[in-house]
Amino acid sequence: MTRKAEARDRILRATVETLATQGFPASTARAIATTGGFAPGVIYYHFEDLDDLFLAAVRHTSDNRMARYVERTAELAGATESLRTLRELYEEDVATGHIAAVQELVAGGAGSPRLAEGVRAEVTRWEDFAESLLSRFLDDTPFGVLIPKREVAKAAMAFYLGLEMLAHLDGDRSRGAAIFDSAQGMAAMIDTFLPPVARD
Amino acid sequence: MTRKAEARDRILRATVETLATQGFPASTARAIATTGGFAPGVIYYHFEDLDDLFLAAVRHTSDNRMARYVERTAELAGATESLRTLRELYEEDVATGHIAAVQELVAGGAGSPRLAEGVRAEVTRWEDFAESLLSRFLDDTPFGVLIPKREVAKAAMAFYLGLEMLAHLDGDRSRGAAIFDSAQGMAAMIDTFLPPVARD
Amino acid sequence: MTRKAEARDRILRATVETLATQGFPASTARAIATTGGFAPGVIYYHFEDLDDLFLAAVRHTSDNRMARYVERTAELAGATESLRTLRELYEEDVATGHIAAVQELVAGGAGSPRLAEGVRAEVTRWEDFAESLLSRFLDDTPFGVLIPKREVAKAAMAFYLGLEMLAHLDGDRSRGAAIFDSAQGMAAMIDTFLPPVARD
Amino acid sequence: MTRKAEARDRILRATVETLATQGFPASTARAIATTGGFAPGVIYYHFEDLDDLFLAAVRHTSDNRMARYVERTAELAGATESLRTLRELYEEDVATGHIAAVQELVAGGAGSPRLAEGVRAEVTRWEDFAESLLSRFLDDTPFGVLIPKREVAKAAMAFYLGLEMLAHLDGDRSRGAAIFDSAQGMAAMIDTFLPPVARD
DNA sequence: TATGAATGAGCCTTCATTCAT
DNA sequence: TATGAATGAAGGCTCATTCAT
Repeated sequence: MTRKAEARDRILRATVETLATQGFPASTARAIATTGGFAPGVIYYHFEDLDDLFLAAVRHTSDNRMARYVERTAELAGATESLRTLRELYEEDVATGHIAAVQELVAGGAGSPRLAEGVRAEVTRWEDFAESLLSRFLDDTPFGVLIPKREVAKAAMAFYLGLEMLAHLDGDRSRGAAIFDSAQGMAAMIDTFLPPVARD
Repeated sequence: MTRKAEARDRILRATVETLATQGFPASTARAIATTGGFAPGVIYYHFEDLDDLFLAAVRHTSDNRMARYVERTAELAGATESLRTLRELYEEDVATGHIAAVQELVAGGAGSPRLAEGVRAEVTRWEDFAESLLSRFLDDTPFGVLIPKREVAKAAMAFYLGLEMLAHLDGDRSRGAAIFDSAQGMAAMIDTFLPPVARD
Repeated sequence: MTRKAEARDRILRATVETLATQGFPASTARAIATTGGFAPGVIYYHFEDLDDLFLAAVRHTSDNRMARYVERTAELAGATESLRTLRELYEEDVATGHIAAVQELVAGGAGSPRLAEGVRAEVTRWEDFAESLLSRFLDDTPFGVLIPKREVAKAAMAFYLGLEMLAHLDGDRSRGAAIFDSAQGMAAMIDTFLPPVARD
Repeated sequence: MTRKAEARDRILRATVETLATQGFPASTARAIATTGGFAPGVIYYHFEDLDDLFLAAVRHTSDNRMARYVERTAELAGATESLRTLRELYEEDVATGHIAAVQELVAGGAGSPRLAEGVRAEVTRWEDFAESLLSRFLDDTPFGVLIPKREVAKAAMAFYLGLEMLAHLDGDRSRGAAIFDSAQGMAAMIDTFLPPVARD
């Protein structure tokens, strides 16, 4: 990685962290610079303006997480195991500040058309991924034709971001955990009726 | 309604509208005043500060919608009919800007502890309502004991707000409609197996 | 006193009190109204604007105090007794908020030429009074010709207001008391050399 | 002096000047910026807020003047000469706007506890200095034990600030001159009875 | 006479952004 | 490439003042 790319990366990480810990409205150039330990001016050397930076930041964190999701979901068998994996991924999302940052941009970034468009693209990418995951699990079951996979993917996305938004409001992330706990019971039931087969 | 109360009401409505159409970060005192056609100063004559105004605004719109929800859900029979009613209520939520405003406050209000607390209280109120609704439908069915009603209510809340957030990002509200459409199919199935009985 | 005059008086008293307890910058129309328990609008019914009110307020409190000073200093004999009387008058000045209010107007009112002029006139009136007092005590003594009475009167005025200013800064009025204590020693000495004679 | 320090200094000088010529209530950020020929925003780049700036300004001007006072009063002989020196120092105080600025802060700064405390500290520093000066002149004379030096120092301070307050009200500084003129006569008398000796 | 709602100007402060170094 | 000083435009809020009632 060139020195320039390193610097960009440092800024990007500081941006995600600031977004996640302080929220969109408080993610000013100064705040991000403070988080990352650099001068506010540098931002403008590497990025056009704050919109541009935020755009790059969603892509950055999305890329990282997407790679991880693809890797971890490559071989999954059965609802129980899948859910365990998803839960781990979710916990990583929380720990890295990824969802928090994305949620902040979805909510707050709506003020700038350019930013909104970029965020929308990223959201769509995740919906595609979620849909493909559903396909892998449902296409060779009777549900394959019954369930509107695109809609479910979109709903999942909405739920996921809404969850984060409320978690932020609550000041803790226990909501997510509780919900995963509840889902785990269901998963066990599913596995009873739909014994896991190798899927890839 | 006294003159003072009228003025308050006018400000409250302008606040909800501004929040819904322009988002939290853009809901400045000036913007709200422009929406309502009054001088920015009036806001401070009737409310302590913007936090106070936003707080009053969530309560105001929540009160209005809650009354309507209680009224419309008083007598419901069968999943199909219930879903139709919920859909109508949802469409009113959208049309009045209610969800949009609440969602903006949930997302953006996290910056002020006082506002956050007030919004949290309102969210809890809706979760209570959703839970009571679930009770009415599930308590005398086999699901009554299987389904963790509080968790489902919370999840529904998250989903509902997340949906609005993404709808705002998309610039249209078709997401909600599509999802209700999909759900309607399920409802029909449910009514086949669990024939509607009088519930009150 | 007519009802109108009564109302004026009430406003005037509230003004002096607000000035004394909260200072010039905090003596807004609202603050004065709150102190007096009336609506801010009334002020403008009785007075042109705040300058006009402040002007009337200095005159009002000055008139009251001047009457009292004239009365109490009418018959004075000897430095010791005189000083005791002056000290009592000073303590009244403090208790009524008179000096505090005047000092605030001298200091803060300098921003408005009209107010400055009015305050200046009032200060001059007190200098005249102080000078006349000095005359009564010194004119038939050898000091009568040595001491520049006008200058001493002006110096006394400056000292008196400066004392109040610092007392306000300190948050207590002990400075004045301490200084009177010190002066009392001197007065005793003077009376030893210049036995008191009847003066009027 | 670094660039930053230069900028700070420029702001500080503009602050003292604005305070001296326009008074505390008119010393807004804009007014100070206009005086100094810079944008209002710069102030907040170098100082936390206006309180912080005013605090720094009293210290700044006090430091400058104190250094000068110490230097000029190092070697003084006799009341006449001392008075001449004090008069020159006083005239510098007037010319530099030092007393005017301090007086404005003493009077107006009472609204902010933090500012009040800082100003109080500065006033105390000058009282200490005045007291030490009195000590040097009186300790080896019979007056040394008779005169309550701390009280006199405090009284002098009050007089000095009150003088400035009235001078500002008058719009000219002739009061001070007249009083020094009068005092000069007294000084001559003192030197007749207490021939100057070398003091250090 | 008194009230209190409303206005518009102005204040302190923050922020994105630029630019000389 | 990076720094940090500076700018100008808001933003939240307060206040003197007006005016319909």
